[in-house]
Amino acid sequence: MSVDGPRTSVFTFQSAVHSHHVLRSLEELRQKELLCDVTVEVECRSFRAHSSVLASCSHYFYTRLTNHSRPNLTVSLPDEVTVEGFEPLLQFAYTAKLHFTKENILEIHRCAEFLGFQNLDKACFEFLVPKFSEGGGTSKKVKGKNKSQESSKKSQATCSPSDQNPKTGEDLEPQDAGTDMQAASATSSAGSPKDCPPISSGKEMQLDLSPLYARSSSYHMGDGQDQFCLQNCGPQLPSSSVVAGEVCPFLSTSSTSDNEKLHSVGCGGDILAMEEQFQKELAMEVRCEPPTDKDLNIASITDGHFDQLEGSLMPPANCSQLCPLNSVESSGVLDGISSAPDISSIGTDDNQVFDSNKQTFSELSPKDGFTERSIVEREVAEHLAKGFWPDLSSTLNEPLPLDSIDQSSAGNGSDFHWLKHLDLGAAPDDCPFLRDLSSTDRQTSGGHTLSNEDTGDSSCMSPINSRENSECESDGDCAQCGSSEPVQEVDLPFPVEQISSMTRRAFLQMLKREKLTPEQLEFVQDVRRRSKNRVAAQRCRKRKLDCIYWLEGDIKKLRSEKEKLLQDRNQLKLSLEDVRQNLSGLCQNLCADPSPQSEELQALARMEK
DNA sequence: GCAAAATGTCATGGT
DNA sequence: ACACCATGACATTTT
Repeated sequence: MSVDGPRTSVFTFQSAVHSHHVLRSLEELRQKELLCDVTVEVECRSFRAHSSVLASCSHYFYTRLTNHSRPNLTVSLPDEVTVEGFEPLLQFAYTAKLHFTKENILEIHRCAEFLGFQNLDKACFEFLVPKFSEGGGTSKKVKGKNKSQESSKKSQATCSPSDQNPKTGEDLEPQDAGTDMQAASATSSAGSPKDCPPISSGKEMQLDLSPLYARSSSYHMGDGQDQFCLQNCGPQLPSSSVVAGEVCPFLSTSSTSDNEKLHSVGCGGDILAMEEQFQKELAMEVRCEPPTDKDLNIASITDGHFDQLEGSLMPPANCSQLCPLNSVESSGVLDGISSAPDISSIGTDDNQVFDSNKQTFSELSPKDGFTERSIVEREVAEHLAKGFWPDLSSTLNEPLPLDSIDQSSAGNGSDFHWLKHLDLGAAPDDCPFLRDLSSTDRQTSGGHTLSNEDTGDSSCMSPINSRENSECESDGDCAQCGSSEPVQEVDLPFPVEQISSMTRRAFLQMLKREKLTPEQLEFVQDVRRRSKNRVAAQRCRKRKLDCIYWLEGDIKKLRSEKEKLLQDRNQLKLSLEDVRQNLSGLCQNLCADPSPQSEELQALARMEK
């Protein structure tokens, strides 16, 4: 009988910054023309680069460069490739960011196709190109849902990530299949009129496929150009770090070199910023702290960019919720903190976190009027965001924000309705920006900023809270509100959303405190159960879809492998046939050849005998 | 009005 | 024992 030895746990540390750091270093090397071993000649210009980078990004370069081993190779590209199209692609290869304008997107697309640029999948161009070509003039009001917008969203929503990445889907690991893609928004449309102009030549967009740790320097673009860069909070981020600043992608920008000024790395910041831009509310970013003069200076200096101080990144609570490592362990605590009305009874240390949230949310709330933005721009931004969170797709299942968004958007045509399609909920960690946005949205739609108590949770403003407010209630039509029916019967002293959002502990405390009637108690427990189950069902469905998606990817991979193997087999067959023919030919020659040599050999053999 | 998709709810089993 | 979660099945709503 053998006794098992002590179990050995194997841990893996995966650096979230490493790949980006490498890429950044390569870009620096390229700019300094250090270690560049290839010169690419396009039209009349030459570009120094690293063959390994080119080869790893482009099929074309791969085939051309891997066959040569000599240093300082010069590759002259054919006329099909232009500087206009190649330069952004080269930059993309080194920065994972693609700068493009309406004018050059086609050219870039063409060159990318020609060069076989990976990671710039069809999804990017298939959406962008037609959008820009068709939608250039479709500057429509964004308020209210219009059909085309809806159908566009629908198509995006139904478009599986695998569909989006037909090109790279075979090569990319699932988590790569777009989660890195980011679209960021920049400001600069301060003066945009209500009818936003179509994306014009002056507006440059930026696809960012880099990891989160973008340097602010990389965002300095042409003057007056709009950038769309949506930093993501991708689920692919490693979860092994311990320090919050490291774990949380939103906080880890401290590792970047430009400490003074940071791009708002958190997706929250960018999306929010984007939204703010949509609303011409761009003065300052989401902040946990009141902006200092310095901040303001930065903001003004970097007009057109979203720069953000480190300290103004997403509040820790949100980040913790987001961070994979923390999501499970701490979500409860955070949940309780954020949702319990009597926060002090749960944990004092975290009050600050909560306050930060409060401040964030209140500051997020748009003040007044909305500014419409070009539908094309919105759709592009939406598409980018959507496409780049393939793994985060059912977000809105987080009970509160979700419902809130749904309700508010459905109810009053909120400008944020398009964010419904940024689906994060099923992911283990939800993206704070949606919470923020939903919160913002709700606040906006609600027409007031929530009180501290109400904002205990980012979304605990219950549309069906019998005390507080209720459009639903007043409408008498609460079909959309989950757990709607009994609301009119049961008067609760707290927002209904809290029931499902708070931790069990907080929930029990609240029940104790509120001394509910049996009727209320039953209702509350029922609501909680159903809400939890609703979320669970959403997660379950999301998992199913994910599973299908991954399996489809596997099928694609296997098919391509099979094709490759078949090709190899055919090739081998052909070469085998050749060898056979050569061999038989040789044999025939040998037998039929009365050459002197063979005669001599025969004679020699006779003599020996 | 119908069909399909999406979503909510319940029941059940596992942890 | 209880709560929570996952999931299949069914109902309802939305598209």
